[in-house]
Amino acid sequence: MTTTVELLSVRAAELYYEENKTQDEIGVLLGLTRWKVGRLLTQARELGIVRIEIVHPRARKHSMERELCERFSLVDAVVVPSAADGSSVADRVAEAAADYLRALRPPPATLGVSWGRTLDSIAEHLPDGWARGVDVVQINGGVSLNRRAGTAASTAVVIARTGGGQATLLPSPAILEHRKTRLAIEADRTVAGVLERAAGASAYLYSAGVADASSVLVDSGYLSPEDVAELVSRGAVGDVVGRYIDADGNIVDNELDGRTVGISLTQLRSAALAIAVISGGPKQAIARAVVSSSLCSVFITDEATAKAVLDNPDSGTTLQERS
Amino acid sequence: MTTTVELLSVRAAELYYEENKTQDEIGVLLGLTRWKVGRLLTQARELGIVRIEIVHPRARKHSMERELCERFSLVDAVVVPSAADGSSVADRVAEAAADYLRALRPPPATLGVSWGRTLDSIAEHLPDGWARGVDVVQINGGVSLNRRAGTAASTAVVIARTGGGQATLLPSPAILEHRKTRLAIEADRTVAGVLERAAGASAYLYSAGVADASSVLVDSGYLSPEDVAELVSRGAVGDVVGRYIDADGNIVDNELDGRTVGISLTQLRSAALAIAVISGGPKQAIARAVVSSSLCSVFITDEATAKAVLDNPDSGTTLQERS
DNA sequence: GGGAACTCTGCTCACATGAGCAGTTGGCGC
DNA sequence: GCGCCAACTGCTCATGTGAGCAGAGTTCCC
Repeated sequence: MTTTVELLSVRAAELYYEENKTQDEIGVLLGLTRWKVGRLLTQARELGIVRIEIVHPRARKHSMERELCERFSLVDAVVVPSAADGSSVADRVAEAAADYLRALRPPPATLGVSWGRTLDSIAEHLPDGWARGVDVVQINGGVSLNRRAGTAASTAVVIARTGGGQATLLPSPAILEHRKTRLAIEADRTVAGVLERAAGASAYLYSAGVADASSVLVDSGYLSPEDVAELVSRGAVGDVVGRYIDADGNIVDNELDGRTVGISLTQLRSAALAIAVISGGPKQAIARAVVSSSLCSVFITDEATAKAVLDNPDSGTTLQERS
Repeated sequence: MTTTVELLSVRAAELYYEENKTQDEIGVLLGLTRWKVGRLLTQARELGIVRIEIVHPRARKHSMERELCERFSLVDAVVVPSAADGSSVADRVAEAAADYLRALRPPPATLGVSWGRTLDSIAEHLPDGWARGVDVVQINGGVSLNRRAGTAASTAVVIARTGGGQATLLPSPAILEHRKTRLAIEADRTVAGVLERAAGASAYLYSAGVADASSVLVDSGYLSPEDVAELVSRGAVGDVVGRYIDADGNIVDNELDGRTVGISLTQLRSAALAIAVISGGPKQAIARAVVSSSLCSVFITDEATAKAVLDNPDSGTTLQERS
């Protein structure tokens, strides 16, 4: 049932927010004191009778960001609202990531980046001169074998060029056939040098992939659909810098991981600033895994994904009581 | 493209409405003066970036009400928002009508009412003792032949009883087979007396019916589906107190009208207070006809119907220029 | 290049508003 | 009936806020 006070609240809210009357005028009109009216309005806002919404593609969901930060001990989080209009969510998340990078103070001296569609889109959204002297280094392999090799390289190059620095590419496949080959290539002076630079980066920026046959790692011939199916059956939810993890953030297949070139998850976890940019329906599981296993310190995503991450009741490894 | 000011507006709006910061604080944060922030916020509201909504079944759409009043020279209008939750719109409109009646000052000495599902619902929503001494009189025929005769009578009786007055029923069919019979029955002392009371009512409350085979007039056997189809082919959009009108509010069939018992549309048009309560998708055409042909001075409806009435570009017989 | 028309900016000032507080009312147990 | 607690009411006062105004900056036309 709708109570009398509720009805009064509605009436007052209408007069206040739609008719632009003062609380005083409303008081006279409804036969109440202006303080009573003020209290009714506060109540109306608290009860959700009055809903104030910010409708803009570039708006953000601060309450969710705050909750993400608290629940997962993040340094920062950015949540972009789900599209009211038709604009692509992935695009707006990339834009937000670009904004975030741009606003970093101080800007990272060296930025470690992965590659993929998301990283590409971020690069596109970085305006010329977004920073001065930001060197970029690739943190996982993928050049040459990959259909997207050109893009992978260009992503890093574009970010570096617009950021006024140099790009260092990682001249290695993402996954090798034998562990020994990986050790050998990593021992090579060129590759070793790049990996060292990568390890010393002041910030990391990466996305994550879904564990299914549509993965770029399958697409590029590093893995067969059967390999991925096997990984999934063993609990894999997706990959981060080429390494497949389960819902708890653990490496699913140590043998495979031993053949994968790039910085380790441990390095990522201990980094001062690791920015994960993950959005879109299919990526919710991997997003949850990344965030809840502390693979990132900054999480940039869309509203739906954030909701999925937050709604998971048993997530939040570092859930803290707050007063 | 999203301009810089727009972005600033969004940012300011977020801080103001979501973080509850003062304009002063926002000014410091964004490096602006507090006046600039104030202006950005005003702009954000004007541009619709900030949307303030009142979400409540009993809320009303004042801007539409105002527009209806202006466009159609109404004394008053009530527009109930389309259901956010699942509750019946028809029910909420009836509730609004009941509220309206109750709030009438002074209450009508005699209230002329039609009958039907809508009127019934209104009666149900009137609380006991909603007025003191309101006599009720039926304004159109329908007793006895009608399946709903009992309801028709009870509607009037309930309104009268709860309003602390007497009900006067119109003991006549809605439509007779011959004009002569109608004249004869109207000449009968009882019926004549009731019609006289009806003509002298201080306010009228009625709904309207759709012109199709589902009409209560067909249902009750007054008209055959073929009759209605014929009326529709001649432009009928619905009926008001048993009389079929076209989109311009004119009687469609004078012969039929001559056989219909009850107050005339002319009487309705010249009434000081004629309250039409019309809602629901199929009734949009008849609602438009009623409002645009001045059959009512008060119009109570739902948001969708109001929108349909207002969107019709060539409606508004008395459209006035306002400064 | 000069000037008029315009917008934009920061300000004063009056008004609107919420926090905090004391007095009042209305339950509720004894 | 009596007193206690809790909720509610109306108030003071400090603060937040928008209207209106004058000066600065910009655009545009001759």
